[in-house]
Amino acid sequence: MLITFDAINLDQIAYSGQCFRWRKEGDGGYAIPCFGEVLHIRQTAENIVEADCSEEDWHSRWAAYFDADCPDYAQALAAVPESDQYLMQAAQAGRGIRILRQPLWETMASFIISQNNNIPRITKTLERLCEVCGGAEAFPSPECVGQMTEEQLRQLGMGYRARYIQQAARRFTADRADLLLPSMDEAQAQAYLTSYLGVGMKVADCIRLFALGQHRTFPVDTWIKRILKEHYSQGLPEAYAPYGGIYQQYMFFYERQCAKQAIRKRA
DNA sequence: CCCCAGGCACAGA
DNA sequence: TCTGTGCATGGG
Repeated sequence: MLITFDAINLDQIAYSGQCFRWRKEGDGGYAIPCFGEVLHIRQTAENIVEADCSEEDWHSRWAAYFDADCPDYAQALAAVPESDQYLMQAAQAGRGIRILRQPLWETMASFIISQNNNIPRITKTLERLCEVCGGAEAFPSPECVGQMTEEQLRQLGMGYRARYIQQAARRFTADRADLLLPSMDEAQAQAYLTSYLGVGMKVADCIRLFALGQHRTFPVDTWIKRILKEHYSQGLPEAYAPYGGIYQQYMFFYERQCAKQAIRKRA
């Protein structure tokens, strides 16, 4: 079926560092494993995508995943002030990004692994975890991961994060965190998440943004730190707070895209 | 050999 | 509250 958004660009989302298991396909589309199935989806025109699922399936599962019909994006774009040329350009470059609403445990595990790590290696480590425990397509449950030994996890290339993952899996299961977290407010979720070993502010923010849909959240990583120093030495304007997560994604995408182009230029 | 990667825990001031 | 430092592992 065809779905029209006010703004969507699959390539931009795939490059935005939210999701580590999208697979690029031969037709230029993507295979997205989630909810125990695999959605095949491709861009057919600007802001239009075609997905190989029923309309019922789209509305019951995938619409929420893609944050469809959320008014925040249009409002966020409209709220960019003329005076901020950097954000204006970043938003223009990445305006097709959606903030995905991804499964909690997968997001938590992915971003624990992401710390002090690079995206290709994060992807590889998660792939191996899925092969060993989840059965290739499905992301392994916290019950399954919690039963693995630290040494087994370490052998997947997690390094010192193996202990974080194992302990997080056990506690996530014991706490029924997938039921608790969605009913928490932002401050509660932040306090709860950062009480996990291996989850600091940045990882907690990514979980809140990419799994709980808390669009005000503004995760600060090494890229964003550079951007803040370079373009916002006085701090981010207060007015940006309601759309912090969306602006953060625009900036992250834009900065990485510029870096990539700079490398290509040298070659 | 170096530095860096979507940081964090921990120690010490 | 705020520094600094070690950390597993792979890529450039």
